[in-house]
Amino acid sequence: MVRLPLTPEEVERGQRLGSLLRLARGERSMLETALHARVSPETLRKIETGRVATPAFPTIAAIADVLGLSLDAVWAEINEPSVPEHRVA
Amino acid sequence: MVRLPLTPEEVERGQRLGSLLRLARGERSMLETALHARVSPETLRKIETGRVATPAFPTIAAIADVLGLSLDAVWAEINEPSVPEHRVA
DNA sequence: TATTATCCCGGTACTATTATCGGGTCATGG
DNA sequence: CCATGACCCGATAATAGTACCGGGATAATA
Repeated sequence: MVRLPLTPEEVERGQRLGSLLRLARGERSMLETALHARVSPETLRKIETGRVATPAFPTIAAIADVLGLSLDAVWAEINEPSVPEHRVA
Repeated sequence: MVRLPLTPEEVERGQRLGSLLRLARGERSMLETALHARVSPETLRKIETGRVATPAFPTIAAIADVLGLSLDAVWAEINEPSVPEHRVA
């Protein structure tokens, strides 16, 4: 085996990551945010929509930087299925 | 153009990332650390030796988790050419 | 010598990400 | 109606990451 396909868990985690980033972006436009983070607007959109499950570390770090997010907090959150403000149990 | 090649800056940052992780691993063996982080030992070795410049976010996050490193600190450090304990100016 | 453990390397395989292009939708406003 | 802005989508292109394989180097130990 080489380069195992993405697992469903990885895909779901990628979707949570995307939702988190989009939420944090708030009012700012994709274009502005992407240019600021020095990534392509298309790349940002794909990440936000969850179509990229395991983006590169520098990519996420740059975006988190622009959005003022802590990478540790991001990592912790996307590994928890539920959102803090929306805990079920 | 599509999927621009890695810039020299990215390569150097990747090498700093690798050095940082290897330093943080300390006495622990690669095998143990890799298994704990749920990544292939080959992948960990490539990252530590700087042969993978822009690893996936989950990969680095998992390794940093095992090593007890803060992702924010890691990101900040590898963007600074000099190492804290070795600051020149 | 032989064995074990740790790490390194090149080659190979195959998927994933990054990025551009062209087009599409929807809402707002002139 | 037309234009603009913001976002989304599929197709496409090319590089990069993840992973397995076989082999090799070194050091410590028996």
